[in-house]
Amino acid sequence: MLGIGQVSTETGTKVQTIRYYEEIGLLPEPERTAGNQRRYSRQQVDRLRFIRHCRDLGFPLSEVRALLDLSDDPDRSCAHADAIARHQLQEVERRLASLASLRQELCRMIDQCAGGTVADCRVIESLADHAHCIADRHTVPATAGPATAHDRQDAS
Amino acid sequence: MLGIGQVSTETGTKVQTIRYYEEIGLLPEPERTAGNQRRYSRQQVDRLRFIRHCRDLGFPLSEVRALLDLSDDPDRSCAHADAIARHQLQEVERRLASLASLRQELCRMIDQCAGGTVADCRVIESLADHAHCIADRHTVPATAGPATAHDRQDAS
DNA sequence: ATGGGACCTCCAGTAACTGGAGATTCAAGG
DNA sequence: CCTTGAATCTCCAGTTACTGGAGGTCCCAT
Repeated sequence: MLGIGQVSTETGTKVQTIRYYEEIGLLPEPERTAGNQRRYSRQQVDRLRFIRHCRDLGFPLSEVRALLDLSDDPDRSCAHADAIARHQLQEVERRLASLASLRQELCRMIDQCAGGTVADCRVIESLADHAHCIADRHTVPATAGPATAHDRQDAS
Repeated sequence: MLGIGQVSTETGTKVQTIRYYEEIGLLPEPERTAGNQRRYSRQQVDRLRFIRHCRDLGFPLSEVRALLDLSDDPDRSCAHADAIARHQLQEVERRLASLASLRQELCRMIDQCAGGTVADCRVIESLADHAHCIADRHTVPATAGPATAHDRQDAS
């Protein structure tokens, strides 16, 4: 049985995050010592490792949850797990494509920067003007509603 | 002068988001009608367009703010703007590399799925075991602290 | 027995929005 | 001029996936 600190260093997960996963029901409540401290079994550590790996692969927690439910019931068909993985692969490919076009545009912007004053800086100018965009995704939809948060990615 | 709804459809930005940008000081407070409704000038719409374009390119709002400050003062050197763009490019390339390795791993997982029950599904198995990982970034740091949120990306 | 690190709970905050309630205003049709 | 319905207003709560801190308790080695 491991303390939460050990589990944290072993899985590369912050202590708070482990407690958070417990709170939202991804991890079962662990045993406690007489003094109310969490003690984790190997099995629970593995489960956490599973979650972390999924997260590293970009799965949202909702899908991690689905995968966990699946693996809790090993007699069911794995078609669903496969579908989730395929969906995630699609997502990843979508992002790859979009990032590649961003990269192009950023490169172009930087190449054109003359190093003078902001007044004639192409970086700023490029950013000010959508018309220079390469990628379709940057064009403003005329008829449809505004882009959803889903259409963009998070920068961090 | 345009109402907030026109600005919204023209820039592909939700009405609430426009108000949000105003609230956090990215957009100046617009004029109001006698009845307290916002009226935007062309200049303000352009500023919003700039912000949106930056966001589309993956710049976080903090960097958008820096860029805006820069472009508000056109006599300064553009070195800073250039640096921000280069930083963003680095980020994009980091993500590209990481996504490419995710893609590989997901493909491998899916290829190995036999279509049987969960018990012998390679998707689940792969996710359960870090040891199969291709990419270094999935290895757990033994000495260092846990990965920061920055190290991962948001799935949506 | 004691000191200091690890642990506890609870709460607030982060980014970047999004959604809704309930009230008001604008613009077009009658 | 009046009505009606869409657009807008403010305010507040919620989202995702955590992160950080305050203030207090516990465990273990010396």
